[in-house]
Amino acid sequence: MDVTISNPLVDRLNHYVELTTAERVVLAGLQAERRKMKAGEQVVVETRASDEMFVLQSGWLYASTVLEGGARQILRIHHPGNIVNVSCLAWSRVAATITSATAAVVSPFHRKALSDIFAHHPRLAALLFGVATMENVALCDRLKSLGRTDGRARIATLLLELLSRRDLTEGQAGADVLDLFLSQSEIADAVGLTKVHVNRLLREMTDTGLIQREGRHVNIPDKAALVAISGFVNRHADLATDWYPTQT
Amino acid sequence: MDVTISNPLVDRLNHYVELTTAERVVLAGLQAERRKMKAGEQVVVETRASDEMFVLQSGWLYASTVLEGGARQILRIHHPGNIVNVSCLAWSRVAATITSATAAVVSPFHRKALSDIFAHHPRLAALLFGVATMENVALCDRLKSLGRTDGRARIATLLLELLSRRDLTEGQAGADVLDLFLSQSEIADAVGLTKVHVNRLLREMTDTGLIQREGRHVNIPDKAALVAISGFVNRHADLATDWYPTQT
DNA sequence: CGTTCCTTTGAAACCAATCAATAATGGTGG
DNA sequence: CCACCATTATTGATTGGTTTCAAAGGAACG
Repeated sequence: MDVTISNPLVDRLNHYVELTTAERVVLAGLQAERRKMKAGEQVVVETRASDEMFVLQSGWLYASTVLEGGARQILRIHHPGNIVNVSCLAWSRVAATITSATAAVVSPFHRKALSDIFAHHPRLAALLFGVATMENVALCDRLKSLGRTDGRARIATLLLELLSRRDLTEGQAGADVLDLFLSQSEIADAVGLTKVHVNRLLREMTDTGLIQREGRHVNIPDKAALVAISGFVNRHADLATDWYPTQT
Repeated sequence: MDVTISNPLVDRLNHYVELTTAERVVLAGLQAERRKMKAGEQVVVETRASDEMFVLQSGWLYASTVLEGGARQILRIHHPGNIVNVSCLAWSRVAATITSATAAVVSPFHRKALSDIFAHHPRLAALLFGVATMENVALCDRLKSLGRTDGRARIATLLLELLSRRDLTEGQAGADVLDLFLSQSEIADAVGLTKVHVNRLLREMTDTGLIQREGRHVNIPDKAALVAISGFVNRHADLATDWYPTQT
């Protein structure tokens, strides 16, 4: 097996399926270019024309939309190995602004590159479909969180979601310390609360010992307690692969 | 062109791409079986094992999850031509209960049927990916609605979303009368409010002339007014198809 | 023709938003 | 290295949208 081609995207996909060398080569082809971003820069901007997608190599990005009144909703938070601006497969205009939460490196590629994958690497296409489906369900979980739970549970869900996604790409699985690269204002925009209320809830969770904070570091001494108040289920651990076509 | 094969799914996909006869045949193969359901029946139930997907032929379905406290969140509302329980492509357990809101007809098929599509009909696979992406963005719109708008706007968004999806499959585009096959309690579970509050808001919208109601029929005299308070954008009208591989 | 579900309405309690202001933090340049 | 600035975090008082609790009227169904 070819271990020379290794990067966050390959590692993540290889976690679900043993990738062939040919598949690794194709994935590497998507990541030929590299673009460095400082924290707070915008990768793509809502409503602007774009037919490019990006592989996130390092750092955190988030997708957001702004309402007329100026309020913002953060839709997703992206970790290394994620493909972002996938909505360009449906429209030639950007559906959500993508911003870097930290310094980051992205690899842009044209959506037509996927044409080749669908035509010649059906198993890889199926895998990408599977991953997209997984993120879809994760989105449904967030919908449940925003629609039917209170502030405490929403924040708990966010923390656990970030923890489980971090564990996918960085090998620190099990270590219940999270580097939270989001300001309280950004957390608020992610969970649908105000930054003031997020601050109060974080304070409360800190005071009651649910979490411990030191700057960016959030320590979660009792993950089960957070799961109890949020009903969180980890959607990213496994993936059904038995329906995939055989590799070419 | 083969007009003998026509059904909601084919019609919907053909709206975006001129399907070949071969592609129509494959899609017809997914819909060989037919299962009739009464209103209120469950197609699949959360956490149970399942590796089947369904093409919705007629009627409305909705996907929902139940929280520990008994609260329910309706995640999506499905119209004829939709493929449901797609999450079985990621796991062998059902992610969300699917219930019929009306009498309905569904065509079950095993997820392995998609294997053949990915292997031999790459353009169709790409189209399915495009549609999935579209629904993904629609989900993000709902997230924005639940996270950052008040009850009035959420209900307006729901009505406009249902109207634009209805127009996709049923040829009544433009007619601003909606058959709303959801109880106020179900609307509440969809928009993240209580049924009592939904009732008050519907009453208010009726009293101020924003909508007119007669039983199931909801008439929307001024669609622009609803768009104004909700910021709704129709995501289903068009689809980028230029990146698809050539048909086989 | 009763039962059941759905809709409607009222009053009180509550979670979260808003308004307002003060620490604390982090980065920058002199 | 420290003063300075901008951003972020924190806290209080007040307001308001929504929920909860409670109950009655309508519509649908067998």
